[in-house]
Amino acid sequence: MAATSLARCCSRIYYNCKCASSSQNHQTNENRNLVNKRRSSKPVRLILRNRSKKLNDPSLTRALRDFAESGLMEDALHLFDEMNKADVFVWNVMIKGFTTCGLYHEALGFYLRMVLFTGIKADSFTYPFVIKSAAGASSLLEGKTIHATVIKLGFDSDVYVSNSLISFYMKLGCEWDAEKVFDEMPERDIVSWNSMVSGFLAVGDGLRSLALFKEMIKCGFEPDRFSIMSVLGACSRVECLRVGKEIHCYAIRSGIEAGDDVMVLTSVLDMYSRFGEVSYAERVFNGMIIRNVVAWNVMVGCYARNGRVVDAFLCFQKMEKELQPDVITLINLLPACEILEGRTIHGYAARRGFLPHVVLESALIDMYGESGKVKSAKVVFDRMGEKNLVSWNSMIAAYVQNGENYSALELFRELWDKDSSLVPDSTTIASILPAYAESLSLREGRQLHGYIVKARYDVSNTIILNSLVHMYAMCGDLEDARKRFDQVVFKDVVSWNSIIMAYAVHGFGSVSVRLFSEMITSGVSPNKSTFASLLAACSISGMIDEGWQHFNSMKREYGIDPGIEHYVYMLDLIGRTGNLSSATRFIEEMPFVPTARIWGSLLKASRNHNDITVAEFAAEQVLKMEHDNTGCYVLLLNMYSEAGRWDDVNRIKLLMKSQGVSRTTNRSIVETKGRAHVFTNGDRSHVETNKIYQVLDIVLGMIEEEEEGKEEDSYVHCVSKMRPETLLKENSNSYRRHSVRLATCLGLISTETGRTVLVRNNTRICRRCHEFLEKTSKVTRREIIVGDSKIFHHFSNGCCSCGNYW
DNA sequence: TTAGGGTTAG
Repeated sequence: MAATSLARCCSRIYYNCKCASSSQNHQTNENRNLVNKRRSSKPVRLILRNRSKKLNDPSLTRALRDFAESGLMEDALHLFDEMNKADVFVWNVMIKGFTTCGLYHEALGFYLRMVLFTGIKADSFTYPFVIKSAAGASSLLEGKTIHATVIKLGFDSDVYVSNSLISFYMKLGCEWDAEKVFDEMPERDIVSWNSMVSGFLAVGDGLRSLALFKEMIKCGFEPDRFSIMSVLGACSRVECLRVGKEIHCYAIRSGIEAGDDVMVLTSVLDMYSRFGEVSYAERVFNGMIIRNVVAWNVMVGCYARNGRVVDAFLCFQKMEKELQPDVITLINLLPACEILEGRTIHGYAARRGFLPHVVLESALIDMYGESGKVKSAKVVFDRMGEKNLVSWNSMIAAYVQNGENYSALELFRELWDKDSSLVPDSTTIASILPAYAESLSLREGRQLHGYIVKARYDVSNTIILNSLVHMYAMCGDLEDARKRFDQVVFKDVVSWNSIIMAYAVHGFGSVSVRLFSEMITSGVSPNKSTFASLLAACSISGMIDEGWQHFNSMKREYGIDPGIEHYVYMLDLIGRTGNLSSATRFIEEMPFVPTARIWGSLLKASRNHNDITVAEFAAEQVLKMEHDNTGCYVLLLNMYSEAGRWDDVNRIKLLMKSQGVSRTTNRSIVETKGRAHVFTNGDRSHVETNKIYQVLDIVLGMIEEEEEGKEEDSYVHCVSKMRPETLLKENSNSYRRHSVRLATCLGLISTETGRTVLVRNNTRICRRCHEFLEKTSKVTRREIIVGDSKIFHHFSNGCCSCGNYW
């Protein structure tokens, strides 16, 4: 009796503690209210009045079980207090009741009080509930302590207990511990296998989930509805539609997929939705006899995630006629929203009382971020009462997406320094790494990589490694990018896309194409981004035949419709051939309205082939869409200037002035001995200016010597063909002091002989500097890598990887 | 009379 009173007392303390700490836990609040409402119910008083005088009245136990099973834990507690002698069965009923209600701390409290104060021994029925509560409370320490007790008492051979432990470890992200439990089980049942299949999926390892499923079948286990639900998720994760369809067929043949099994059907629906198979999804949804809010949510989400905005909203309206949408409906609808619809959803959520809600608010931040409304995203972020790691990640990503790298880095540092339980995770790292890639600083990128290793992030994590591949490649270090790629154990489509793009922007298109073949051989299916990377590779490296071959295979072999981004790369490719009329026809015949990027591509081609007429036409189209496109004005200026059309030069200058457009200041950065040195054209602010200019003169002298004796100097030839006005302009020799040359010279004298010099430039390199860099690489016998605003040029022994087309 | 695995969300 004393023990039961103590338990009740402790339970109250737990309630109070929970009340104080659970303001952020909606679910727990609901349960607390449920308990409080039933504090002194009539049925309890009636049962107590009619109870027998026997010690263990079975009717009381039955009533207790009924209350617990109905979630009426306050009534259950009343009865529990009045019972003469609670045995392990009664305690288990109470622990189960708390666990089912999500009152995990109360369940753990009851267990502790039972074993510590009553002398009653927990049995094999107790532990599955207790372990589930430890998982629910996300308490790894308590769970591990319980695991130790389980081993001590010999319950680890119990299949129910072990299965609970697998789920516990998987839920807390400890897949190695779960695997150890699984491996050491003397016997396994279908639940053990299902727990592993769903567990690996929960920790994000779809490949292992799928592998376990296959192994399960090999071991002679027939998949049940739980297996099907888990493995379909794994198929989506590893992007394996073929296996997903096979499993769907199996589910139909075996009768698992029945028209009234809403959960299995929803899993199937969800799988098709994630693969973009909207018509399959519609067929499944229309065949459902029962549709609950989850099924509707998945269908709304299916339209939203697949760009069927109108259908998503129509589905939402139909849903409203049958049942009440919930907060998840809105979360699913948001990705389909442009800013106007997004704001409407935001208002709807506020009116319906769905806010504050941490997931919905984070989805709103995503929506505002993707719509380019960073300020609105920040307003939502700042007003959030509760912020979790995902909220921070969303805000950081919103900054990065909109090029506000400085703010992203600030926020990231704030999160890093924050004195809280929030620790940046792999998504944070993956979100912030592009900011480092964009900041052009290999040094800072390396520092973050150092942090990642030092802070003991899982260095085999695919998401982190993929981001590192991207960061190193974009910061100019292709070698390190490749090392990170080789480290990825489970290479997903993003891993392959990242490395294909890495080699593409560095001008090694043939390597990209080879990697694409390896990707296909490894069984990873390409997606739209893969082809964007692949076509970029063919375009940058001038691989015309391969480009066409891959472009044509997209739909035919892989069922992927080319998007506007693929047309852009193809246009670049056609542009290289110099056949501008063919390029223009390609634009006219493509199934999209041409964008500024498309016209920009034609403009670049016309510049490279000196066709001012086409250039003027293309520039006009660009400026109709983007009147402040600096690159477009500058390109025209240079073309007119080179042709000596000074009236046109002045006209463009006036136009730029009237539009408030000014030329981007040319900046080049070289990093030496842990410091970044920034140069502008003609810069004389560096402490070693004199030395830099002396080196520049020496290099120019070496180039001239190298050129002597040649029948015809290409540069002299080029100058001799210029008009007198152009020649006058060139004689000023201002290009000789362009920032990229100054940065390169500092790089040459600050790095060891034989080491590569890496320079980053914020604009396109001019022709003369390109020629200078080619020759410098020859006379100094050094590899020089220069990243401009689009690609990396690898200068070596007088040649550039771009093949003189950029 | 009590047990384990299950569908949608950033």
